[in-house]
Amino acid sequence: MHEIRLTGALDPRGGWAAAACPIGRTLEVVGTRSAMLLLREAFYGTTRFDDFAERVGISQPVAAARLRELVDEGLLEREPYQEPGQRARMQYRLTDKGADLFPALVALMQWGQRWLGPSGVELRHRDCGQPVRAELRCADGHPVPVDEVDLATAG
Amino acid sequence: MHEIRLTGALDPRGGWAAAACPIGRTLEVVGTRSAMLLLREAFYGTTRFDDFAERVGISQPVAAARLRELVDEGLLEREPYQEPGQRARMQYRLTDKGADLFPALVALMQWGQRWLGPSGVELRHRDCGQPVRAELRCADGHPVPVDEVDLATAG
DNA sequence: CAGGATCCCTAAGGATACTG
DNA sequence: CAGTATCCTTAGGGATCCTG
Repeated sequence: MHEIRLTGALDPRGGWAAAACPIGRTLEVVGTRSAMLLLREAFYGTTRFDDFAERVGISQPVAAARLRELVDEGLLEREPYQEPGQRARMQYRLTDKGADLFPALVALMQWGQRWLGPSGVELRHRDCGQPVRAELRCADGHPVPVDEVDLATAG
Repeated sequence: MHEIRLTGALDPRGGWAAAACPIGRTLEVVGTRSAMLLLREAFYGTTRFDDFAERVGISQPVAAARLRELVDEGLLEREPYQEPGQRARMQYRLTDKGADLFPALVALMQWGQRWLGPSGVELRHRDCGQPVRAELRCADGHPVPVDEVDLATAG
């Protein structure tokens, strides 16, 4: 049993899900492969246009289009910067909104490691050196397995 | 500062990321909008073909193609079942591999709630009634903010 | 109910060439 | 370096009709 449980009068069956579901709306913003991978690169510290395109492995036109969308959506900010003695350049940096997607990327990463084979890299907590994992907890701090989750009306 | 830190000899800049990155490989499997939403429906307890297509809001041909891919990849299993007095039907159920994507979906859902506006539903822990969240913790149980994460070679 | 077949449209993305 | 412009291919997805 891997399903979550639906409670009360709530009934996503019938259609609210398609339009209002926050997963669907999120995927409207970052639902493409290139968008996700560009964000990954941003977490890796990449800031420059050419590096984004090369490291993600996408063409420059695609990188330009996707980066502009991410900037328009407020996940990245584009700003000029200038090192002394150099000419001005552009850099892309994660906003708070963009950085808040990190748990989702970590969750995807750890699923890939577990089910598609190890990749030779891992995330660690700087303070203690232990691996970092994305996990579900309730506000009381209890770990929550899938089958203990209810989907309920908010408020 | 929202970047993670790269340690040691590791240097994803230059190309390992594109091919070996577990995020990229994961997105090869569930990187389409329809795949993600079908999995969401599976977590909601949907099991039948027509319901998947209707609730996700995709056409039947697309639902058929995507479901078959998810079955082929081992995230769903397709099996006939029969209620007494009824004719045989097909159902799709999450495997352990599929169910293990739940933290990723929760992370996407909570990002949508926070940055794109509330949706009127939320996930709660059945035992205590508290909201459920996807968060990053190290193996010692410490919550880990983005800027305390290192990307290191595994092992 | 659970699809398959067919046709069509659009969006994602690559290749190449060019510019401030 | 940081793109834009142009052209092209492919994949995602919708609509309609049909079948066991």
